[in-house]
Amino acid sequence: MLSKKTKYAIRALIALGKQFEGDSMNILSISQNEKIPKKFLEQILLEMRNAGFLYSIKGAGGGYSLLKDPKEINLVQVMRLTGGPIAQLPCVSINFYQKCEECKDEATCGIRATFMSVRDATLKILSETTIADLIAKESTIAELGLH
Amino acid sequence: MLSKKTKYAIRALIALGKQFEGDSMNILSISQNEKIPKKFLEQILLEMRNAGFLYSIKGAGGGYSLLKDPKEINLVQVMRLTGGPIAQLPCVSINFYQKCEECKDEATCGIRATFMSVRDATLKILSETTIADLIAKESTIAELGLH
DNA sequence: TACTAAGTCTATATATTTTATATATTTGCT
DNA sequence: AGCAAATATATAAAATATATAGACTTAGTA
Repeated sequence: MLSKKTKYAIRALIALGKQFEGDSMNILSISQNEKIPKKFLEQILLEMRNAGFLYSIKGAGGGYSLLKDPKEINLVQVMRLTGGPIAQLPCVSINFYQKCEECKDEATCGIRATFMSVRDATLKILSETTIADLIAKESTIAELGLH
Repeated sequence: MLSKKTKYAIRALIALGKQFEGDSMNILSISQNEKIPKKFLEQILLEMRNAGFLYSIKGAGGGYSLLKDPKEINLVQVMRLTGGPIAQLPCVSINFYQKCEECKDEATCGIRATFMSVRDATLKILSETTIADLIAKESTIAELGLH
């Protein structure tokens, strides 16, 4: 399940991406525009700043801006940063691997093999989707957006 | 994330599937073989029974057996039964749909579109994988099981 | 220089969900 | 009758996710 934290992070990146190379935005306005609890958003932005995605200026007139080009930020990066594993099963996770306690043999575990495929398919889609893509999608006409 | 409940359910179905059309198995032996807490397993088996997957006999010598052919049970069915949504985002779930509170326009929401693709890819894999497949995989030689 | 707007940092509280247990009851074999 | 086993419902414990609090730092500006 995509956590609210990750969803908020993506929305904030979209908001900041629309201003890429323009003015910075402060937390309050992002929080109001995107309906994200301000204090929660603070934490999220801070994490993304510390991870090198954002740049911030303190003091009056300060705020956040995107450091990276929205085209260069994909959803795998965001999810790993805020949400932890992408895999649905710890024994299949690349960055958060954990052995199943009950597992008799990973090599012949069909559950594992299946969820490896799921992971790979998910990873493919998320790594191919960038913040720039999401911004572009938002500015399409609703009617054309249907499929 | 695949819950332990769902993982236990799948493991129990594999155990019962190996005995399909043979003897029934009691909760205690499944619980011990698969290292599943007995009381938790009771609940899970009961749900699957009530959903028509299993048949049970009470009293001494009783136990559970599979009603459906393992070939006819796929992982989408099991997940829906025990774990709820397959989608990673409520607004994308087929059976557990919920609108995002902050969403301005579903039609142009890129997050939604992306996780719809993820859902579809996941659904495809899980619907194509049956309990029979998992049983077959378990009886392969470990060396051959690698890819 | 004092005031204020804004980000930083760490801790804590609240809510929700997941996982596990407990207890009492029913059923049926021997 | 006595025991083995499933049924049903309630409750507890643990883990995780979400949200809030408060004290601190930084910088613009009157």
